[in-house]
Amino acid sequence: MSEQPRRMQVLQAIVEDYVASREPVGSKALVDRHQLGVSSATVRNDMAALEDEGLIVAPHTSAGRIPTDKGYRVFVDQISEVKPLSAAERRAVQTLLDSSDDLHEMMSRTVRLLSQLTHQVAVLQYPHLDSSTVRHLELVALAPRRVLAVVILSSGQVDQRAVTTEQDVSETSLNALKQLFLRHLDGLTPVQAADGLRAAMATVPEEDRELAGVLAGQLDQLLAARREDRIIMAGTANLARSPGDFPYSIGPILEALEEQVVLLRLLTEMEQDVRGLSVRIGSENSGSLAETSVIAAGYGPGAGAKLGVVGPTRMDYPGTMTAVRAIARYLSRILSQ
Amino acid sequence: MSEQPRRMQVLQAIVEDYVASREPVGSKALVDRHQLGVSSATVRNDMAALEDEGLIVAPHTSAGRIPTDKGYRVFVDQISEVKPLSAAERRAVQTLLDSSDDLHEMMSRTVRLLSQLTHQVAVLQYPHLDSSTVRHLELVALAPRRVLAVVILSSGQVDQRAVTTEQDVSETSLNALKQLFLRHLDGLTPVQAADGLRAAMATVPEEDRELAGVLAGQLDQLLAARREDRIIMAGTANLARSPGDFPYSIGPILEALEEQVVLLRLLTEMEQDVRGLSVRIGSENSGSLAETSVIAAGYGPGAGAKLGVVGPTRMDYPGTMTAVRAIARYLSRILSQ
DNA sequence: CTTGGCACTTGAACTCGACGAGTGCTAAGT
DNA sequence: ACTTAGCACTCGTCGAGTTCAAGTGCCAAG
Repeated sequence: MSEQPRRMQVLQAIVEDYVASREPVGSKALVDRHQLGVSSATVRNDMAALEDEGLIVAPHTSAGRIPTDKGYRVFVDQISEVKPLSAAERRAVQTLLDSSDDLHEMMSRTVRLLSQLTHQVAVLQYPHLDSSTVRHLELVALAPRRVLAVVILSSGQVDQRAVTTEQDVSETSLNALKQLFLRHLDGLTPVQAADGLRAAMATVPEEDRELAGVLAGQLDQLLAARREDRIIMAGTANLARSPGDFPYSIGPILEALEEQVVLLRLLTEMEQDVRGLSVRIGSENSGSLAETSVIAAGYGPGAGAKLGVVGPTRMDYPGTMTAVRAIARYLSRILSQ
Repeated sequence: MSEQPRRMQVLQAIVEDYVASREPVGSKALVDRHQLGVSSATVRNDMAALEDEGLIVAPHTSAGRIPTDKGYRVFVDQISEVKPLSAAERRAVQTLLDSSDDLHEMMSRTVRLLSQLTHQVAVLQYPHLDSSTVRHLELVALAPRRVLAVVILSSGQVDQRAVTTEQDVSETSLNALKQLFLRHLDGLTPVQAADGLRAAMATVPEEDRELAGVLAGQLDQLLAARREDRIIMAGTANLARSPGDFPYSIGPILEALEEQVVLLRLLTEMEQDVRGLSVRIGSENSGSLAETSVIAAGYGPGAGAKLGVVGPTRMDYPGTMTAVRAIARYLSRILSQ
């Protein structure tokens, strides 16, 4: 046993106690509650060293220490294996997530479950299904100058958009265009679809040119930025559970969470480690999320979409990591049928 | 000028000052800031009377008074005319809500706008469009045993559901069934559709009986409980803006808001008065919402769906009522094209 | 390198008293 | 009958002072 191991043990103990008690932890309490085979004075030396390294701080002279963001980071990086879910939790997951025919329903249950398991705010990004292809296209006249375009993808996703046209639209034109577009788009991925649309436009008869142009534009947008890039959320009430966790207000955090764009960028930025998990701690995040930690995992085909939780930096990292990873895996499995 | 009017003036002044300052208001401050033509002693007498009636209370002996829920109620009932929006606000509404092609987009913008105008949590129930009719039906085979059913309504709503079947499904059967169902459903409202489905089932050829049964069941559910009964929300961060407003935690309130069922029932229960508005104050609500006030208005065809805001009982009622009513009217107008 | 001992720091909790905002009541005025 | 001035009284807030104990850092000895 060289010097490093015990120091890490001490750090680990501090993190665990602080997460459990929310109170700065002193050297005495540490030796009482953990079997480090040394006295409090020794621990004090270690703590002084840890403080020099910037892993813990004392809020004031006569109080114990609390971990810094950097301290949590080291703690998290130390975690070598992610424990599996408990049997009871696994049962809960299976009961709640099995037998759901509807994608939205499924997603909604998943995010609620994750929030309950972790007691944190859970976020879930709709899956990127880039490998899905256009399966069907429907153009419906809602009103003389209003057309609804619906695209159905092989993944089971359905996206729609309403278009207002300059001139009245005849059922005949609409049908012709539908067949024409569909011929050029069928089986293409959303990425390829832009080319398909261009090819289709070339063959449009003169009289439908204008309508086709408008429709093609909307279809292009529809396929490019699909509704998938949405985030759903559950358990925001957990932010308010322990008022001490967010000394200022939780207002800015709620705002940031409602601002889906920000959250989306954050999730996409986060790179997963070998365990398929990514953890961002406190000040590693920018803006209003700088006092929160985010634990996320990719799921689904290519692990392109993310799910995860947002909570206070003072968080049960091992347990939360377990839950996030488990849900991500389970969801992946279900999505691949 | 009989006795009643001034007492009401005093109540009104108390509510206004308290809403503005969040501090108990005393007799002295009242005569300073409002032109009641009387002395503080007289006001004190009125206040004592108001307290006897249970409209205001003193948090402690040597503090001013604050309105009770009952006091707010009387105050709100006194409001005879709802002011229109300011010019600037009206401009903002028009800029933000015009030219939106997509229903979801529209709803989402509306709810955010309402939240910004009122500085409260805004909630918006998707419109009941019972008069809309089935416009199109699409059955797509996603996998050998997985079929996606998509229903397009004349209102532009699109609903979908995936179905897992016992046996492999052939494209031919699917096409036949689609035509068959569509023939029986086209032009029907969701309510009538149940009958249509039954009629359709009668004509299904023997070999497709089973598949048709499964599909019909799902379609029935799909049409019965459509995605419309959903609520979207914006501005939850406003709950945290003034910590004093919710002495306990805002946790339970966030929970209640996430529990869409509760919120939905509340909204449907609320009956609108002559002005098209309904106001529920504090303890008039049950459960966790007992310390909040809700202001709602119906909108859309038949004013069947509701939108509104949820905030602290200490709220700018006149202003919020103005905004809610304006948004409801504006949205109604747009929805009717 | 560990440990016991010890002086020192410092926030939390409590008490105490002065202060002041606000009331209710009474008696006089209109 | 209502309004008003005056006044005694109540209580919560604020600040100062004090005690208490947790926890530290350091030193000298093992």
